[in-house]
Amino acid sequence: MNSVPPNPNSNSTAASTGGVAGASAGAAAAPSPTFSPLYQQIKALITQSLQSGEWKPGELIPSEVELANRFKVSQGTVRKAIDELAAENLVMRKQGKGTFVSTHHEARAHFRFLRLMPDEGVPHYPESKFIEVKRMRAPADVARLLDLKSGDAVIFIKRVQSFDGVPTIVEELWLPGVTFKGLTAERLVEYKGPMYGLFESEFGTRMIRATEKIRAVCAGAEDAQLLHIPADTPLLASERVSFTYGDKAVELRRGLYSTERHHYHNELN
Amino acid sequence: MNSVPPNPNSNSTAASTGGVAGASAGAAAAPSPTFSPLYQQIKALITQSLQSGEWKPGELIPSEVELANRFKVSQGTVRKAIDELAAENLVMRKQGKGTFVSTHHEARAHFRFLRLMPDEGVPHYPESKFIEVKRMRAPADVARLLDLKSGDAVIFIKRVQSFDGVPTIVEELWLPGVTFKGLTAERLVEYKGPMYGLFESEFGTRMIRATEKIRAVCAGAEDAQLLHIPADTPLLASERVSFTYGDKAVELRRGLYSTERHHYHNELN
DNA sequence: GAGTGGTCTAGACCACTCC
DNA sequence: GAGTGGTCTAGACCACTCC
Repeated sequence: MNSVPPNPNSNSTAASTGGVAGASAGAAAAPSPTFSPLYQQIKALITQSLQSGEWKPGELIPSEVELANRFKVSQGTVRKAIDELAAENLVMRKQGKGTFVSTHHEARAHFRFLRLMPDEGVPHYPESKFIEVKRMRAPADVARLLDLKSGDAVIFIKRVQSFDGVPTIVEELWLPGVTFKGLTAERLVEYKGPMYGLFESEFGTRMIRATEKIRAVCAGAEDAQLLHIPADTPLLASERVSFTYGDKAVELRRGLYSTERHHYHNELN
Repeated sequence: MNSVPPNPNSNSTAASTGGVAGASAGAAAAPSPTFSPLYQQIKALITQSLQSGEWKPGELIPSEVELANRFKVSQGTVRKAIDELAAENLVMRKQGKGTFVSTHHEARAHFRFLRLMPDEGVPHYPESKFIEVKRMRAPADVARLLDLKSGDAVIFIKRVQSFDGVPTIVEELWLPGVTFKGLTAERLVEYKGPMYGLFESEFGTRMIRATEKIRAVCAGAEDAQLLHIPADTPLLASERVSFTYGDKAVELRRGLYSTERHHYHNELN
């Protein structure tokens, strides 16, 4: 419980002394060129526990004092580690209650990755209609973006999402077959709520960040039909790659967004 | 030098005791419903100095130790205040050198607000060609977004931006006439570098954040001509409102982006 | 060597939650 | 009242920059 687990950095004073980690305790050590502060090492250890599922999404993690005892560092050092994890949305702090593992089963998480907002009214989550779910071999471009080999097994999903009954998004997804083994159309259809919640609960894969590229395109005949709009209507085309722990790409999503009554919202800081 | 300036919060222990601010020094004070921690008050004071121009963009601000002495708080409290200012890109810390006021005259600042990236090659800043610069009365929609009254004086700018000689962006800007009094076409044309650098240096107005709404549209005849593309080509339409200190809206910018060889890039965290 | 921000500790007390 | 995260202090030492 209070031993320091395998440590990614070799210059950990906590690990090397195995005890109270005065910053100067191991002062003889060379000012290593790969210096990594103690709180970064603690952060990595906590991240490992998150990734391994020691603490599951939605659960309370040990208190700062408890973690400080476990890792033999001060509470301040644990705080600084957790500060960064909270800034990255991996955990959520609640004063008086504790620190919780973030989860996609939660209202506030639903719009972290979906930035399409209604022009009028409050945002709400769309309903999904699945058009196609199948296993296939990864085309070259998909394989490249998901860090797979061309021809590796992937799961392909096509769906339409509607707000208030108005079809607004046509989306194609590719998922690595190995990671999402056992994902079926039935499971997708019966599951209510955001897909990332399903991935998190049933496949132990939590999306933690994504990159997105956006263009303008004209609707093709098939997509226009699915969205109930004239062909050649301009649409936003988003290509999004989502990553889980360790910067591993685990989803490619290509979406077409109708911006008749919605817009893509962004904050620039 | 070491007196505490007017304070936005009434429960400042630093202000009320006028001296060493032990968190418990004024312990008799009610657990006020508008509690604001000391570091937030210090942050507000530093922000005031930034806004007033006491420290100008690009300049070094006083060291943490000096600020701690000035405000009669510990260095740790100043650090926490500056941490947040750095996270908001208002200042930049450089270890061993000090903390500098952020400026738009700087490579890294150029792409904070312009998210259009080339599909191939490294990002670089576009050249501008000004189509029109005039003073006018604010239309209702512009007035609303800039927090002006309909008919108030605004400066209108229309320009085309090109990457490697390829026209890619058509942009219309509206600026409050009062804030940007004296801005002329000549000054814009002769100024090399990003417009926000000019605004910062010549008008004392620094853009610190923006909100953006993006849609897909079809190019009209006039815009198609400016961008050397066929009419009805799909384009990204961005509407951006930029804010300076105090969340004051000081620019409305409507841009049309060709996404033939570029894409809008976003990171979702 | 002097000055800067960066890390780390130990200890005190606060606001908030739950009982 | 006990437990949690949140704030604040004072002091030590570190990495880095500039001279």
